[in-house]
Amino acid sequence: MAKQTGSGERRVRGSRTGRPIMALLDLLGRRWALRILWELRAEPLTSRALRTACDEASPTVLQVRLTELREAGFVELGDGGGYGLTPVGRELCETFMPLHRFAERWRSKSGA
Amino acid sequence: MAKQTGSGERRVRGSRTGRPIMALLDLLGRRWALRILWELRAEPLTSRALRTACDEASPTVLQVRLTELREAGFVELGDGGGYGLTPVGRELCETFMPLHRFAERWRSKSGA
DNA sequence: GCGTGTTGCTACAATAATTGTAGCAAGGAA
DNA sequence: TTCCTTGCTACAATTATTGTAGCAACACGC
Repeated sequence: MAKQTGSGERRVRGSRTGRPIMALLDLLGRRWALRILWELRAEPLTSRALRTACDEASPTVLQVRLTELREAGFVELGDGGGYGLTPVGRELCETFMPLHRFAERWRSKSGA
Repeated sequence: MAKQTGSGERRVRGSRTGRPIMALLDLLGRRWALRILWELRAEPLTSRALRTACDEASPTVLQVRLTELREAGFVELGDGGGYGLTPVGRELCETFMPLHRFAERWRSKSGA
């Protein structure tokens, strides 16, 4: 759940070193985490719309992931409802946005 | 397991659209997948060394992930033993390498 | 040959995460 | 009120992951 210990040190499953890159890789390495950020890249989505965008993933995981991503400061729930990226979240999203173009090239190389 | 159907279309759990970015996000969104790529970024590692680098993750998952990453064409097993990145894998690794610097900034903002 | 150590890899049971379905309370509009 | 949406939760079934132990194959020194 990406709990935080007293000093603000993140101690996440699978990364006991405390190095932020490890905590980040662990957080993003949970199911639907990357996908959620990806689907929110353009505009905020309601929980239902997000669920639809994520191939009808079960609301249980989505809710857990959203909570984690909110605790991490990447996602926020707007006043009028709907989940959106925080400035930091948008920054993160842009960081791995080049993955899109890579994925296209990847398929053309390894796929058909 | 990132099986491939006849036409080379990847059909991965959680991404039934076939869009390569979804397949990629799903593949990378499995435990230790990102971490494995990250640990192999500098040099090839033997399975044991990789296990050590990954906080003694269980060999079961590592083996499964390594198989998936090999099928995806990101990782290969060298002749003399030891897992290393393929050219495509190195390309992918460099794609999300900026995550490192982001993670540092992220901690300084949200952490302590 | 013999041991000793490595390699990649697997079996197994216990635990944790994820799925899929159903449903809740709170709010808004008719 | 009814109808519809919002965010969110309960629950059992399924799947993934963990942790420990161990395998066969290969290379070394002896």
